[in-house]
Amino acid sequence: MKIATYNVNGINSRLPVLLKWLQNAEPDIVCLQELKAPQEKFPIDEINKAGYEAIWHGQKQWNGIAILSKGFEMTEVQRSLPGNEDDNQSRYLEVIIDQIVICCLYLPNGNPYPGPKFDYKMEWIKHFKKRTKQLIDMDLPAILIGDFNIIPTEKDVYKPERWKDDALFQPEVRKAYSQLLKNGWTDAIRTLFPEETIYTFWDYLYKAYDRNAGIRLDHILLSPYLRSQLMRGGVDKEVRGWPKSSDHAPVWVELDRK
Amino acid sequence: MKIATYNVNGINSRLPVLLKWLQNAEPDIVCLQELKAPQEKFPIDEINKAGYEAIWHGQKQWNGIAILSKGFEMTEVQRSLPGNEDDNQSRYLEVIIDQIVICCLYLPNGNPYPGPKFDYKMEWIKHFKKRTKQLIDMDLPAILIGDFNIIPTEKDVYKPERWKDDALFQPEVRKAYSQLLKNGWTDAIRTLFPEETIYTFWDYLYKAYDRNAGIRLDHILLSPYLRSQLMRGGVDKEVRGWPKSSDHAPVWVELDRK
DNA sequence: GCCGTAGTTG
DNA sequence: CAACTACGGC
Repeated sequence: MKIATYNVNGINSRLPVLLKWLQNAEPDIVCLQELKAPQEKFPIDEINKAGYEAIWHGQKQWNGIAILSKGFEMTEVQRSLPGNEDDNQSRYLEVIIDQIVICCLYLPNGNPYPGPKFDYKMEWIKHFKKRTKQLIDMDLPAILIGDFNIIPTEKDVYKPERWKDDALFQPEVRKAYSQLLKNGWTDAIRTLFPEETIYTFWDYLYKAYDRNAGIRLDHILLSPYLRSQLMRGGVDKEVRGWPKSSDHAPVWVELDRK
Repeated sequence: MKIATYNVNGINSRLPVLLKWLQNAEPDIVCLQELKAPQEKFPIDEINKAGYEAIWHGQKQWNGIAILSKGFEMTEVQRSLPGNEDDNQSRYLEVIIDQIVICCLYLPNGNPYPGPKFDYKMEWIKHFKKRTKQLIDMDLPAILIGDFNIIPTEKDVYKPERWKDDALFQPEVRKAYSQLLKNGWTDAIRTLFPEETIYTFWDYLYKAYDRNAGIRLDHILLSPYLRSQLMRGGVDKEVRGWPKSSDHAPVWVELDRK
């Protein structure tokens, strides 16, 4: 089973690129972030035509997440972070597919640091950690997947010193990420490629992609039960070079579900 | 030699449509109006890639004209209407190609009538007529080509009575046009098709194109010397039906230059 | 740079 | 209906 995440930066502007990538990559499950479209403007007809069912949670101008599935039945569990239901930003969607709890997230960016947006990020992380703790405690097969807006380590950024004041690279944010790993979650991509330079985001500005001036923000974390099923994974980096692409690239893993 | 005019209504928004049309129609010379782009945002690289050289006169938000040439050398003569150089609107460009003086124009719309914008239109026409008179007096091979924003006769509009109060159809404007013909200029399209209903513009609103509720605004006028060289001509009406099209269609003639 | 939003013009 | 100006967000 191939599971992917892709921050599309506008589902409707990105539709041709998304459909082309779906056809090439043939993922079974896809978690999307930054739809930037209200609920009623999600292009469900074209997604269906490509062979995917979808559950999505849109929002007028920003945020918005979706989960696509080809051939696997989906059951919606949550459309906001439990304990954070009064959050008016669409950033969390949880479904069960093939007995796996799939948590699609678009964690707040938090810039500028410091400030109220960063405080909101830390508050969101607090609720998120509570949820991930529950999933671990219940020994469920689960995946945390999406745009974490966290650069985990200095390996995951082209010039660490330039990101010292950025909300994506603050020690308390990176600590929250490393605690997830300590609690039993496995960073699938880093596990498969322990030493490689791997980025998932390149800014639109300053020809960042041409210079490979990227950062790693999009992650796939596996619960202990699923770790042994991890077969392959990667970043579809070339997609970032296509015309009219998102500033993120798709990230994927293949699990051996037997 | 095939010479065309096309009011693109935004050169950068129209680029895919323009390139597709250039490839299909293969004109040698193209006069463009309503670039709606400043000088530095003209997409010269893509135009070059399509095989055309270009001279253009951009303007920040409105107006803007260009002349493209494939395989014929161009010499710029004027980039504003002589006698009207302090006009700050980019509406006139004159070049010599293959010994023909080509006058690309985007005549002011003039709405609402009456008012200062209509006065500006009449003032512009006054300067324009002076220039056309000079060209006739000098017996030069010349073409007046572009968006005249003039509906010449009742034949050239789907419902004349609805345009009685419009600046495009005022008697004094139509008179200026008929005087050009009297002075020796030949309306190429009307000469080729004396009785047909021919439109070059259909409003974006109210499904005007589907209803063929159009008007004829884009004209190609030949000096006496060139009249005998007129072989063919037409309106590429289907282009108006393409996705993301301009509200105008391209108009073209073929001259036998021997 | 490239998304979206709203308002203005034709 | 589809250009434009702006602005906010990342």
